[in-house]
Amino acid sequence: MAKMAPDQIAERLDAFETRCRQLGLPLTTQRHAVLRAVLEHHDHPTADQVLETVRDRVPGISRTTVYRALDTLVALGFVRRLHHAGPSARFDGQTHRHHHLICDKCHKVIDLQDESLDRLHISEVHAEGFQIEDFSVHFMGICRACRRSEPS
Amino acid sequence: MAKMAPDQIAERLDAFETRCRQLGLPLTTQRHAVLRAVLEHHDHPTADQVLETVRDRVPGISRTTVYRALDTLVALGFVRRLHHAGPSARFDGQTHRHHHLICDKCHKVIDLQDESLDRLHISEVHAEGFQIEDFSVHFMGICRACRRSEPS
DNA sequence: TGCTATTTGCAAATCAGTGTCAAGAAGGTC
DNA sequence: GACCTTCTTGACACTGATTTGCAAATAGCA
Repeated sequence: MAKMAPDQIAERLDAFETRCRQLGLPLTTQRHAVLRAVLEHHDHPTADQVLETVRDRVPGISRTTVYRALDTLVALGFVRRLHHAGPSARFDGQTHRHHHLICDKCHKVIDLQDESLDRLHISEVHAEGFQIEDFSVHFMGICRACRRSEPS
Repeated sequence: MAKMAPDQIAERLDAFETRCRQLGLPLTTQRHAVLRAVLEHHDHPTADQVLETVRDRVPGISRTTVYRALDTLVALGFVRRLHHAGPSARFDGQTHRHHHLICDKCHKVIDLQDESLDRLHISEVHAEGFQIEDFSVHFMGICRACRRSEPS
């Protein structure tokens, strides 16, 4: 998963500032720092991982604020919220598409990049009033580790 | 989204009883009622929604038991667990291949039958030791109801 | 600088799910 | 049916993740 380039991060932060002014939304140090933290992560951080990263720049920031900032960023479309198998939500500053391998035994979720899967014909899907933004393919099966340990 | 027909529900419950006897797994009232509740739901209930439904038939059943019964049913393949559809896991009694529309706002899950999606070339997927049994395509977006109420 | 609406930080509450353990069925055996 | 063993249940406490209520602080603006 490629890390975002510094100039691309700066560009996104600028876009965010512009959008805030457009909406009359106060552009706080905290919100700015939270977006930056998410963009600088190359993986999909949980809210707590974001908090940890943000604290390098804004030491006193509270967990609550990070949660609220993430909510705002998701609502504005600058960050995507991902639900994986674990108990905590994950956040993603890149909007690249990815798929999942889900183990039926241990419930582990493995991310999968596959270009051939990305070319799905969404338009053909009969979606009755549902406005489709994106999709992801979930593969169910048994992971390598579980296959080894339990060759049932 | 089609509700499961009564005779189909009965058939699945029978299959479950048979499987329990095969495995020497005690067939308890609670487990039976939990499976029934999931099958009778036309949507994709959370564990707590299942609990609520089950209580109509088994008033004293505890939350813990419902969670455990769902675990068992998932392990036996009678129920499918859906992550990625919001903060809480959702359960699905349909076991044939189908796809999902997931609302980003209200986290509702709508079943989708689409033959064209079923013809995905699994073999092309680079699955590193993962043995793929089945797949399902998840479409994320905004459902009709949420679009009406919040035309942002 | 001063005003106002919004946001922040803290603490407490809530939510989803898990762990513990004594009491209670299920499924056999006589 | 009585009995026994094993697995399950229910009550409760507990964890980690997220939300809420409210007073104090701050951004945006005149």
